[in-house]
Amino acid sequence: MDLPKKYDPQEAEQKWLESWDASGIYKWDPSKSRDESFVVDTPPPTVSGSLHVGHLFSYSHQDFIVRFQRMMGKNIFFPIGWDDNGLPTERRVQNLLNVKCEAHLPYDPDFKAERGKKGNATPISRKNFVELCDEVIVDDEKAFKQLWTRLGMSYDWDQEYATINEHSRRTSQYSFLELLEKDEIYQAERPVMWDVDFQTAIAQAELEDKERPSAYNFIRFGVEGSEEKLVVATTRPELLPACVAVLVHPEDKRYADFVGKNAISPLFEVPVPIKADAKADPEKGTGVVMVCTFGDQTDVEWWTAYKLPLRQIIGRDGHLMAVEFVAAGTPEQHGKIPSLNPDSANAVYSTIQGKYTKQAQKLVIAAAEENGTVIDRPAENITHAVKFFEKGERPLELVPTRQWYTKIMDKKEALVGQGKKIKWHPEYMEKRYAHWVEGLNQDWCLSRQRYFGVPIPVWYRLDEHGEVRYDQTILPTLKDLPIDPLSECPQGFTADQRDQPNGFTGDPDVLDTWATSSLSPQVASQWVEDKERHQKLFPMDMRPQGHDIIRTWAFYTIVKAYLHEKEVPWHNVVLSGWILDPDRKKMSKSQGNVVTPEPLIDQFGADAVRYWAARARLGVDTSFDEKVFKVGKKLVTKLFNASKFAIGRFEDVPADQLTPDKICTELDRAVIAQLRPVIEKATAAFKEFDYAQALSLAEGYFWSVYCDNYLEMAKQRTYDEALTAERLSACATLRLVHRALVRMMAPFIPYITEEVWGWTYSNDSDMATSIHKSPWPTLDEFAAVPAPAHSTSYDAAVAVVELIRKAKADAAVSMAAPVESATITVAEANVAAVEATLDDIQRMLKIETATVVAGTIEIGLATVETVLAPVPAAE
RNA sequence: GGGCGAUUAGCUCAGUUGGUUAGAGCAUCUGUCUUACACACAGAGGGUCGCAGGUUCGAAUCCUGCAUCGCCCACCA
Repeated sequence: MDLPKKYDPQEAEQKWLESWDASGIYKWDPSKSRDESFVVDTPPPTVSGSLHVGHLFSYSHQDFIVRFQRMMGKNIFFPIGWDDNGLPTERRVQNLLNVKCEAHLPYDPDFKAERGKKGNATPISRKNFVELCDEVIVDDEKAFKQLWTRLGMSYDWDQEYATINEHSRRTSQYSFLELLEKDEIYQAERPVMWDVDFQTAIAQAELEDKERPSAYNFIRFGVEGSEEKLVVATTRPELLPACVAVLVHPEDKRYADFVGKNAISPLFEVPVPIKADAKADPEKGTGVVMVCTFGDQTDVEWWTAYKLPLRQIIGRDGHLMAVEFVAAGTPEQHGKIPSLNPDSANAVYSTIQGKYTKQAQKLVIAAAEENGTVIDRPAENITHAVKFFEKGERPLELVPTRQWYTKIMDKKEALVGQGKKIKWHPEYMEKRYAHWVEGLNQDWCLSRQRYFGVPIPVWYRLDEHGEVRYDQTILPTLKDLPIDPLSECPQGFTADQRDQPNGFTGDPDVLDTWATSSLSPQVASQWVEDKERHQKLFPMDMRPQGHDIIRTWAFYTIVKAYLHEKEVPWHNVVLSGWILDPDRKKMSKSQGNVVTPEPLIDQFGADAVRYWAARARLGVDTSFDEKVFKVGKKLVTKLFNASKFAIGRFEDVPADQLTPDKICTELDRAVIAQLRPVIEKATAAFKEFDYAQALSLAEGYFWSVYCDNYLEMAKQRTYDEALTAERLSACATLRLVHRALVRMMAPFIPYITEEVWGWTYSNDSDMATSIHKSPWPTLDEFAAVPAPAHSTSYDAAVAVVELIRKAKADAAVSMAAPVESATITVAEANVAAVEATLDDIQRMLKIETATVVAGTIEIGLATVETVLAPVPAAE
């Protein structure tokens, strides 16, 4: 056989990708039973996000495990999906095509968008908008597909899915309707966390705290029927007009006399009750807290508990809304706030109406300062955490709106229990999940006031005045799913009844993107369409994901599996760490420190990139270090060279002469004895998803035992002219061990191992044509090889070799320099062991005469006295 | 404030139930073209295992406290 001189990774990548695609080795076989299968709930990457090296990292991890399981004989279900649903795609479409969605516009089938259009954004219907999203993501998905393919991901592309396609929309809407039927979903009008830029509700899982500078403003409230003042400390003076009560701690003696009276807010002169509440902290600020609608979550609690009036002043767009101050005593109604001095209150409010909160805050403080009696003492600067939408740029507000919710607060204990039934890798991540569940403080807000998402599949009746009757929902039949209630009409109605009195209207909202992502197992298993297939795939075996989305993707998936089937969605969660840049910052697009993946693969090869990923243990954040790519590339080169050499040593020997029973020398048996625990440990580690350990074991043995020692020691025997027993033994060992090692590295470096495999092993009757379909090595393959006569043979031989090498290195001569004599001193017990491998050692190091004597060894296994042959004088 | 994790050689990291002299790769230095590989091989130097206690015949490993870093959560008047 003519083996190539040099290895070209790019050429090999192309060649094997075509071959794998043609042979369909990664296809799932639906006829196999559940027990024979290994089922993966693959994370669908956000296609509109940028590709960076972190993707290569965590996606490689899945593939290592999957490839191992495939070699263990499992029928692999390894789908791939794209997360194209949601805000990132919306934003891309808006920017790219300069359009904006206005949900109630009618669909225009002839609308064409143009890229790079300038001027005002064109308003279009939701259906048009969604069509554009669908177009844009096609290109993104191509880029991802190409990258994953090149990285060597062993996906079954027949199982490709997307979170916005028809199938996912059907699944997601089906889930919504089933949970509605089960009374696990409800709608409610209540204050919800609201992003004023995206103008949508968001859920607890999407919150992010950010430290922001702020200040305590000390503001004097009047007390009805008294000259005394109550000083409130507030960080949100702009909410003064929305104040509905003032609270003090029941045991706070300073304020005990005020409880039960009314306080008068300054500037607006609104009388509000002074109440005692244990949640008012006497240590905080002045111990007097003003309740506003709404400054924070505690305000909501107090507002609910005391049935306080609603004085919403912050609008959905973040501007201060129009409100009117009216004479105190007028019954409370929407948009009217009772004041003791409506004229002056309206005058002050008119300066802040229509402003953003930040500006309004400045104006209120200015008005207070101007007034002269309002500010009690200078403001105190502080920094505190403020809640943001994780993708948002301005703090969230609490705005009362009607939203759909999934009941989760009543299931916290059960959900923690579900978490315990799942094996988390690494194990401690389970605590993170449990901690999150225990800390939940609200039901899951499902509805989003956005466009590119799965529509909420609900219509409502309108009464004779054209008002929406939210209690009279009209639901689609399951066979009609997916539906868009804004462009389709419910059964029994005609399109012209839309938005007409006594007609119907469609729910304009879409579902939280996680409401669909959380169904990734059900989407992949085709839960709605094919119950039998679903049964075969669910619960799944493995969910790989990042630890940053435990509270979202993992959590919500567990929720859905529990609500629908009282099941866990998978048996194992495998969590990758993050990639940090060399300064140990998380690599992310917003930080501007991302490394793009393609050039890396060009430079080092896909195998080397995968090797880098394989070195990182699960859950551990890893810094981006180019040196590791180089090491990976070296391993690939080494494997190429060593394989070429090893195979070259035995390829001329008839295959029937290279059977395990031919392995007869002490050294050969000792080397195999060294391999057995490596196989056992690597297999055990891999079964526990610890691919890094498996790689380390295989790589360590390959480099040190196989290449640096065994090949060197055994190769002289392979040069014997006759087919002696010793030569056959060496050749059989080289082959048997090599054939196992290549397979142990195949999950990590699939290209080079497939290349090497094709040189000879693909023809072995007990192996498959592709290494990736061949069985993972087992001890059975070595069962015919007896244990060495002495358990220390290998270690003793290496110890002796090292000592003689050191003698040569100290003498600054070549390793090939001849040695006249070597006197090897070993402990009595090891004399026989060293003698058993002495021939190989002598031939390897060119030792003329070697003597083994028994003696006392203080450190290590042996000492050696070496006499080097005289070096011929240079001419 | 609560929780989780980390802290081992200049750097990146292993170290599996407590057990000889704590390992690897990279980097550094020295040597070697040796019938696979100089993208290699051989050799050397380099660590009081974050700190302080404790348990033990024996601790990087177990316990307690502390420090530093990271992450998650809470606090938000």
